[in-house]
Amino acid sequence: MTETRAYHHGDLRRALLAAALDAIEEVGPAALSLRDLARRAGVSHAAPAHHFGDKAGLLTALATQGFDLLAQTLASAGDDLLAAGVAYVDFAVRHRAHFEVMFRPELYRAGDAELVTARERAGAALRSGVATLPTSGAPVDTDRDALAAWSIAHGFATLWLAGALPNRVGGNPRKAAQEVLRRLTR
Amino acid sequence: MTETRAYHHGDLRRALLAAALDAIEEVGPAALSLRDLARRAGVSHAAPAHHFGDKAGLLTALATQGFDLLAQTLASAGDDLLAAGVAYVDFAVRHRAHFEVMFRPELYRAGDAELVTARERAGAALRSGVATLPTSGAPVDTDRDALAAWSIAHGFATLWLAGALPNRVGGNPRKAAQEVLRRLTR
DNA sequence: AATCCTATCTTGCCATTGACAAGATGCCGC
DNA sequence: GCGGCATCTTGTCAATGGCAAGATAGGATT
Repeated sequence: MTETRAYHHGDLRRALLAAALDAIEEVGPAALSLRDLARRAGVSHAAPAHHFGDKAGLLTALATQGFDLLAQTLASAGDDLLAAGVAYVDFAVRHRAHFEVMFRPELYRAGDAELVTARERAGAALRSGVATLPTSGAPVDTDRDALAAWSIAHGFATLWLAGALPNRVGGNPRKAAQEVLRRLTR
Repeated sequence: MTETRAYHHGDLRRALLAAALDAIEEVGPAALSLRDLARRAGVSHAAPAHHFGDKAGLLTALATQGFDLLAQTLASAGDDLLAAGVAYVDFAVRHRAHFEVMFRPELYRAGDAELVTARERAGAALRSGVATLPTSGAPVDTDRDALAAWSIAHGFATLWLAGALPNRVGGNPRKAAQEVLRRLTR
């Protein structure tokens, strides 16, 4: 939203990030071209460098944005583990570009301060979603349980995005994810 | 093994694939440079093109090799689901370069004939490992169970490779994977 | 109002890369 | 010995990332 019409002097930074999301959905994060972004935004080929330094800088900004969005998404999904898992998969599918960058740290500056805090925020949201696991009998190892939940949601999302899943899984990721995630929670 | 010393006229193809594995472990599959591979192999910058056509061709060969290796690995892991899961994660860690390419189909020709058969072979090995799920009571949906098992193993492997796991998980992927995968099988 | 100042953006440049074309080299069968 | 073919080299071009130097403009200071 707020598609402000001013690049030439205005919010170029925002426009470039938006263009990057489009481009990544089309060709993937690796094939991203700064010059292509500049063309999409209608500015010169060196304009992006001023806002992000280099390509890694731009992807760092994108990853930070992504972790913030994920934290927000998980928080509003509530405390139910199954719902949180579905929200995680849904996030990956709906914000594919963000998600693909976030988990490819070799493409950005993983030590960047803002990024680190955003990632920790997302991590906290993730753990709080798992804290409500049904403690059915056996001694619980929350860390391992959290990791298992994260793994199954992340794995399903990744396989979905990679197009690795058989056609039979169908076109509704939320439904399919729910059926899969249920295997863990029961 | 069989580090034959003949490139200039010899098994350049094999040497290039080996060099590619090294390079990918160093800089990731996206930053792979054909010219760098040529330098590593001691040949001219255009030599790789003859064997693989282009970069996608080389990565297709690598992915095919990877799926074959995975099929072989899963087959020799036996019929136990937990063992198969651990073998899957172990494969990802030990053959990181192969694994990273295999699940990034935008980098290679996913429709290539040899690749398709290799991938199907790996898929079959995967499913046969899941077929021995403990049918404890409830009506079993094998497809969904298989998908859940694949998801949790794949997710753990992916998170491990991305360096996303907390330090506490430790340096032994097999052990950590086993503890996580157990959450699903019990 | 004139001036400086700084953020923003442009132009120009260079090394690297992927891909292609054309030519050289050497092996193998006849 | 000779032709043919696979293999490899040299040369070239467009695209890209990144750097340097310069242009432009809006705001603050005086």
